[in-house]
Formats: sequence, C-alpha cells, structure tokens
Amino acid sequence: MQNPKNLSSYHHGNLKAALVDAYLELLSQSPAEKLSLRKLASHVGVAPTAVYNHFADKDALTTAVKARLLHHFADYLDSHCDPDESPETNLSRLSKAYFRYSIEHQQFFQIIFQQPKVIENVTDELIAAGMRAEEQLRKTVVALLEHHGIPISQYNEGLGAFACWSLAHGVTTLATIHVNRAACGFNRWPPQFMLDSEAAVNQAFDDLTRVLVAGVLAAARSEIAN
Amino acid sequence: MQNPKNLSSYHHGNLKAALVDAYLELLSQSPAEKLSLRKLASHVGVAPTAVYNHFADKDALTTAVKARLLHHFADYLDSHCDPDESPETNLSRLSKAYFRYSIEHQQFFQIIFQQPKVIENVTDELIAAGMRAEEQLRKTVVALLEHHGIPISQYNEGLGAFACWSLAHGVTTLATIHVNRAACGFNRWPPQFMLDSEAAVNQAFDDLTRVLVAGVLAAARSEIAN
DNA sequence: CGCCGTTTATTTACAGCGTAAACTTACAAC
DNA sequence: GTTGTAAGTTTACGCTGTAAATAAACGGCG
Repeated sequence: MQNPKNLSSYHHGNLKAALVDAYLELLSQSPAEKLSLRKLASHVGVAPTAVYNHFADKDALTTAVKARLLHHFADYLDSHCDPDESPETNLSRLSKAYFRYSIEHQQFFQIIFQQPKVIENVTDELIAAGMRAEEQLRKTVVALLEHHGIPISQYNEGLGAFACWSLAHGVTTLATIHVNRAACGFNRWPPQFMLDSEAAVNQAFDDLTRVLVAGVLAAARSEIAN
Repeated sequence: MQNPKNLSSYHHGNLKAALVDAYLELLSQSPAEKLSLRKLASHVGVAPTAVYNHFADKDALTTAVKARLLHHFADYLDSHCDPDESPETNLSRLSKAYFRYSIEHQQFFQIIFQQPKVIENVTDELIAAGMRAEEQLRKTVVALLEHHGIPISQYNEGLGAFACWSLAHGVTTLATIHVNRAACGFNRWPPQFMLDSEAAVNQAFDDLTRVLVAGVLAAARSEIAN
C-alpha cells in the first residue's frame, strides 16, 4: 500500500494515482469527452472495472483530476504575479493569466470548471485546491486596498476577491462559447473585445481591470463611510 | 412542408420543431445528460435515426434548443426590468434575474451556456438569439451612462455591457460549481456571498452592482478625459 | 509457517448510447 | 402516371459506464 510500485503483476500498487496520471497524459492526445474508462484502464494496463476499486464512478475520478489541475492552475496564476509590481498591475496580470490559461490549456480549463455530476463528488481535496487558486486573487485585492489606505475587512476583501474572480471567470467562459466573436461581429462591442489577438487581450483586460479596481475601491470607501 | 401537421402516419410533417418541443418537455422530467436521441424520438413517435434528416448530429439539435431557450432567457431578463426604475436598480435587477434563472431553470441554463461540440453548430439563429439576450443589458448600461451625463460611445457602451454580462455570468457559473459555498465555508468571503437565501442573493448582487456601476462610470469618465 | 479475511484485481455481462448504411414510403412536379 | 427527392424505417456496429461473480495476492494472527 505504501509502496509506490509493486513487483507482482497482479496488483498494480498505486492505481489511484496512476489513473489520474494517465488521464492527464491522454488528455494531450484527445479531448476530455472522448476519454473513456476503458482507454484509461488499458493505458495503465489494467482491466476497465479495476477503476471502481478506487473511485465510485467516472465523475469521482474526474474530481481527483480536477483537484490536480486546480493546483496547476493556481501555480500558473501565481507565476504571473510579481510582488514588485503594483496591485493594479498584478490584478490585470492575474485576469489575463486566467484567460490565457483557458486558451493554452483548454482541456484543463474545461475539466476544472465543469459541473460535478453529483455533489458527493465535491471532495474536501477539491475544495482545498480551489481555495488555493483563490488565494492569489484575494491577496492581490488586499494589497490593492492597503495600497490605497483602505482598512481591510472580511467584507472588503471578500467582495473584491469575489468580484475579481467572477469577472475573470465570466469573461473567460463567455469567450469560450464565442459570445465575444458574436457581439463584436454584430458591432455591439468594440473590436478589441473579440479577444482574438495578443494586443486585444491585453487591452480588453486592462480596461476591465480599470473598471474593477475603480469599482472595488469605490465600494470599499463607501463601506467605510457607513 | 408548410403544413404544421400531416395526416399520413408515415411522414411526421414537422419533425424538426417537434423534436425541439420534445427536448424541452422531457427536460422537466430528467436532466439533460440523460436525454438520448432514442428517448426523444420515441417520445415523438418516430425512429431514432429519423432525427438525422433534420439535424447533422445530436449537438446540432441541442443548438436549436439553445436558440429557443435563449429567447426564453431573454424574455425572463426583460420581464425583470422596469423602465420607470433607475438604471442602477435595473442593473441590479438584471444581474439578480440572471442568477435566479440559473436556479429556477437550472436545466435550461446549463444547456444554453454549455460549449458547442463543434463550431459549425454555432448557427446564425443561435447567435441572433444570444444578441437578443445581450440587448437588455446593453440598453440598461446606456441608460446608466445617459443618466450620469456621459456621452455614449461604442466603447463605453460595449465595455459596460461586456463587464456587466461577464460579472453576472461569472458569479452565476461559479455558484453552480459550489465555489461560493466553499469560499464562505472557509471564511474567505463574507457569508452573504454564499447566495443560499433570498436575502443573501439580494445583498450580494446589490453590492456587486455598486462595484460595477462605480467602475463603469469611472472608466467611462476617464475615457472622456483622454 | 499456514490460515484467513480484506483488498485489489479479473472476467463476463448488460443495457444503453450515437450514428452509419441500406431500404421503403409518400409527396411534388412534370 | 412516372420519376426524383425528401423523410421516414430497419438493421447493425462499435462504443460506453458499470454491476456481479470470481480469482489472486497482500497483511496480520495463531
């Protein structure tokens, strides 16, 4: 059980982790919706139903993968922050990174944020991983408030982090279903919101970050006044 | 072809529309991921493969359903606006309605905003329906800008609509994957962002709308200054 | 060491899925 | 009426997730 590898050919030794590994490996070859338990099992060299010794169902396996990917995502966000930069800049960088992750690691992003089939599969492990991803966002919001001399409260901090995450997530998920292309194609929105070039992405997220920063600061200040 | 109903038992007469109807009907009985072409076809009284005379594949059928649902969604949003109210109030109402729709019509919401399997299935009909849903959002943003004496530009209008839609969409989709419950459970965010009661929803969206309004106005004003 | 319960694998099997192919029926136009 | 086309049918294929019964190896105890 503790051994990473088992020499006998019958018992795999660490099938649970191996399945998650295999999932990620095969993901680079074919999209998530074509990944079957059978392919996974055969890639690991095990019978299809062996999976059920470690996961209640396919969705439970996916949850384990999600948790792993959320750490990958959190690392990605972290690596795009620079403590020497201003909070505004970092907020902008974070939201751009959020979006770019959904492009560079499209498969990963989709899996991370797809709905769990049943709520029982929302494990503590998954939640903890999710909170790790949120941390950099919230920290940056705190830095922003401090930078503007606004006293930190759970409300200010939470509202900022919530708004920031939601905006980045909303932009990104709308973009993946081609809403931006449609709205810009119909001249509803200015062309940079098409998000179809490096420059457009940068400009759009700078604009959105300005909106967010101004909004969060204004809300925080008015909360103090009360 | 033009006839809504055909008396012969062989040719259905209007199978295309009937399939979409059946999809919506069956949706109230079982969730979308359990809806098979076979069930749909048998509910309409037709062989499973008859579907392929009208839709390229299952995803194409789903696209037609999406378009119908988007109009339903747009109606819902429209009905929660009141031209006699202030733009701020309407913006708040719109985002609450956005969220509530995802609760009251969970199945519908999921279908509307799920990713199309192939881009060919993003029909003009679907895009047009999407733009209809965006209209009320953008109109309200325009009213907001006018109300504050800010000259309308495609940029102001588009940025506001984009930010507004993204924020509402982000909040809603994050909530459906239980992010709010997690963040509030871990005391990361204040409890009203759990969004688990009427009062919490109202307060949270009022707060978020304040952020958004302040941000959009500030961004629009600074754009004028340049 | 030998026994034995538990864990982890295997084989087999089932019901269901999306959809391709070949065939049939009905309608519409000449 | 004949004929081409649109819209149905039947049959079949390969695939899916997963339940059930079975077999193998591990871990601990006498």
